Amino acid sequence: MATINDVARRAGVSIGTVSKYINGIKIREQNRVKVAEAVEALDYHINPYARALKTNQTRVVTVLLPNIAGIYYPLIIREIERILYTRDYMVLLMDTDSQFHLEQQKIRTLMEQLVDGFIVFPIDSRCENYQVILERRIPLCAVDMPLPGLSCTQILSDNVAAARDATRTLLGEGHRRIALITGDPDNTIAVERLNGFQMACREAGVEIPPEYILARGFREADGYEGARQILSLPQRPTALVACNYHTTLGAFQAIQDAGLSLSRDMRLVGFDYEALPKITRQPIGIVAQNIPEIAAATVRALLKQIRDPNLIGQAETIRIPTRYIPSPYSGAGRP
Amino acid sequence: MATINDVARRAGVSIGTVSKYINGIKIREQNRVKVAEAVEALDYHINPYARALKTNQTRVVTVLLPNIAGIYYPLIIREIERILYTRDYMVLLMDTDSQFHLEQQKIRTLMEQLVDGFIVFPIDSRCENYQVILERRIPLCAVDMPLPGLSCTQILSDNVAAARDATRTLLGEGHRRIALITGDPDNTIAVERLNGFQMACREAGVEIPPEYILARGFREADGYEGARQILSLPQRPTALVACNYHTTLGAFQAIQDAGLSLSRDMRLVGFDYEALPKITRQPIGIVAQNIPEIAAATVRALLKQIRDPNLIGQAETIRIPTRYIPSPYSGAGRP
DNA sequence: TTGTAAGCGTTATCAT
DNA sequence: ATGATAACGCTTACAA
Repeated sequence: MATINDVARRAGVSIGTVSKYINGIKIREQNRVKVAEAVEALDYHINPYARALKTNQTRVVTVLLPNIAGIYYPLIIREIERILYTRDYMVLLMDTDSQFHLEQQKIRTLMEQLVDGFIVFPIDSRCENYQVILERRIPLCAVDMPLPGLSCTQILSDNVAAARDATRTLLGEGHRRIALITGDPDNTIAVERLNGFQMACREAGVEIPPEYILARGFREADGYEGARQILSLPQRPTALVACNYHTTLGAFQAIQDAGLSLSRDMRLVGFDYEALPKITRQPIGIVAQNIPEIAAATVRALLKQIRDPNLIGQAETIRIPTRYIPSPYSGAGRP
Repeated sequence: MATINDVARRAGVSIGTVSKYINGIKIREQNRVKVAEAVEALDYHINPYARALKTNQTRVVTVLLPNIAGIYYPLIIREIERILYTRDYMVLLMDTDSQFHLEQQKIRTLMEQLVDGFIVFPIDSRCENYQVILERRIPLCAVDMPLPGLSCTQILSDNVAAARDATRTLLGEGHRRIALITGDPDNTIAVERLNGFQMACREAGVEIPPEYILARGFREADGYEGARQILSLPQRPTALVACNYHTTLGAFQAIQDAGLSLSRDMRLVGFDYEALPKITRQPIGIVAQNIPEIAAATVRALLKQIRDPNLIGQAETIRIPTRYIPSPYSGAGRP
């Protein structure tokens, strides 16, 4: 592997000059030509490890997430990687398997000037692991899950508006008995979506009985059991909102298993699982997060911190609007 | 950030001794205690860049894949990352967006002793990009897509057996008119699966008319159009095998759109999309790849090359058996 | 077993 | 503008 020394020798200049050339600092035209030739001829590439040792800049960003096999993470990490690559950064992937301690351990591993920044998708709203990053003055963006206790850049979907608008759509279709399945009250996303739902109902003057609101959890089983319970209520709702991917899937199956028709008996609005209506050929409305925007905002915010370390640890929340995708069979399911 | 020097000073030993301690070489017990104390007290962590500069070992592995948002990649990369982490390696993720030139470019970026090895999921069967890796004597495992032209470790599902066994199942259920949708003949996976299909038919003495075999492409549209075409044949088959995730989805939709019942009119066997039967509540058989095994074999093979560079570039093909998941409503759809 | 010192490939300082 | 040289933090002979 050719080094800067080889290049300098071949070009007949000093390594200092070559270094300047590499780093875009002006050198005499006649030297520039010679160095360029040598670089080309020797197929010289900089050694990022030597550079990192000297500069403490690695051009590597770690992305930490609970489960790369989720519905949402692959899409967003794909965007993040793509954008970062255009800015000459690479992505180190760490799956935390939704385990607090594994996350803690992996952060420790990476921390010692290994990376120029962290992009984290929190497991829950605990902040200790991330606090450590900030204490070391390492750039950090937290995405997806609101962390009220953490002073850093947070890129979040506008969950309140998302749930509010979806609910408004249902109300606009004439539904008055609408149920909601969301995560437990510890989950900040779940709470925001619940708030949006209630906001829409309140502003429409529609009273939702407490048994229509299930805030138990975000897993598929929660969606399935929740929907089953709601469907067996004496006064059954005419529409159901499920507030994440897993509960949407669970609720969908419970409705099917109950033998109800999604066009006639029970309108379903879900989150995140854009392909579900298409795959199942069923009329389901979906709230989709704006993944390209989230990725772009995240990278932008992180690079800003890398450029200006004073920004590290400054609280800033960026809300990205979601998109409501009406069911392809819209109009169906009016009560 | 504490360095090896700080530790040495605090422990009252030389940096050589500290280095030995770090690298698990025996030092005098009384020094071991002192060094351990200093490491702990100073929260010392090794600087991987300094180490890499010296040793040319980075403990980073690059995973290159066509699209992290596919059905298969997130699952397998999750496993790979998990296993590599237990062996003290990190994963650098590069999405090639199925573009040959982007792949080429990203490989170049990484090559200069940046990583200890490559795990690639090829876009197609072109080998030039990977050849370059081998020329530099960098460990390489190619996964998923057979590359007949490349002499390296290849970890592949046993595609012939997979298609053969799935077809046998259909034959065993009494089907005699079975159609196949697979990728185009340039795609080595498609060809292997076609071979398995034909093998099963041949050994059962079942003649398959040429119009039952569509080898046009692996995209969803290919599955949809292919199935439509097959369904409109004068002599319609009673079963259909779709040879990857996308065509399975497409075929499923074409069958639905044709108003045919998957339990009565047309048996469907697909690949990879394990959740499809569950999500759709339809009787679909699925050939599932053994992702944990593939990941484990891949990591094992890569680490072997890292340990013994003589193995780099040696041809070795490891075949991982697939699993056939019968449709949950099995028995249905007998012709 | 330990300490010393050279060197990995850069960047950055400082004369020139 | 350029060249010589001293770090950066580590590993590894080699000497003690």
